[in-house]
Amino acid sequence: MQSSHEQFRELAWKCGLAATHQRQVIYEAVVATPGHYSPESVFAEVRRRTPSISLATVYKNLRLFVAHGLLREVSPHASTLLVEGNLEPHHHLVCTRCKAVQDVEGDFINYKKLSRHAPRGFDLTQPLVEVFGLCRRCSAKK
Amino acid sequence: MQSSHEQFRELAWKCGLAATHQRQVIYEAVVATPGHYSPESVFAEVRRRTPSISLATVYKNLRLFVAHGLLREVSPHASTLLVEGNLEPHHHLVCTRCKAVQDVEGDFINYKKLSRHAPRGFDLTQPLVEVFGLCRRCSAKK
DNA sequence: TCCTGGATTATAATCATTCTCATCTAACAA
DNA sequence: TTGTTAGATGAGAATGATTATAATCCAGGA
Repeated sequence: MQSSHEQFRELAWKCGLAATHQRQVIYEAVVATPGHYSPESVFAEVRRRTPSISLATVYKNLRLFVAHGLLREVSPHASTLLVEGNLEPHHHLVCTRCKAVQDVEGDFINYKKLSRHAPRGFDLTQPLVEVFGLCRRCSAKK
Repeated sequence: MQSSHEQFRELAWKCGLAATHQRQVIYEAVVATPGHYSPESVFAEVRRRTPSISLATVYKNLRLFVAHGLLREVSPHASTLLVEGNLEPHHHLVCTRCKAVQDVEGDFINYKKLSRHAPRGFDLTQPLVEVFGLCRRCSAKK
């Protein structure tokens, strides 16, 4: 088995990106544990290993990784950036009130119907779907 | 037929909101023409009728109208607020690249399957769904 | 008409994010 | 191993959308 170090260097090389120490720890902070991470939370984590790192570097590289497909952006237009390491196709449930995002499995989209209604030219290969509702906590609060 | 003036006063009254001149013009600016509007664009429009109005008033009242169901928020977590007057149930197609939002009709969600996969307690009454993809313009650009 | 609480305004403050630019370093060639 | 250089980093300033503040104003009921 490959060390995560080597794994990252290989991925970076494939994208033509320099495999810097900072990039290494940023990447590892996200993929180490499944979940959704904000730049701030990645920054907090990464800082423990590399105290001199700058928040701007975290932002820059998270975006870079997303652009190169190493990470996925949780929601393409959330007001605050969130990334995840889970690259498998899956969708999200979003709470309208508190904006919490959780993964949802299952094949509940009828792609045939959908593409029939989509305007001409809209590219639906690998669509990401977000379903909004109220999470348990917020719907309990009423 | 009711004038839009009277219509608004009645709606405001139902919500227990004072029917001020500013609220009247803000509301009318949004519902006059179907579409998605940002606070800035509403402000620009409203200013022509009421030059003394403040941008903060526009923000506050758009949020207030959304909270009371007079308007709908286009996307619950877009980076920049967008409102629409179309209260009919419908979903949205969002371009991952340029963030443009357009309406999409059609019944392409299998609610039964969806609720089977949703976590216990997640409230899916009247879900809003956003499907992400690439709009024609952006997918042409490659 | 007068009161009162909510509404409005202008401006300051906030917050996430991006930019700037001086400095540093990974990658490659010698 | 060393030198070169394009690209990466760090610190802090800048940005832009949104929200808070506090003084003033006004809609609606007495």
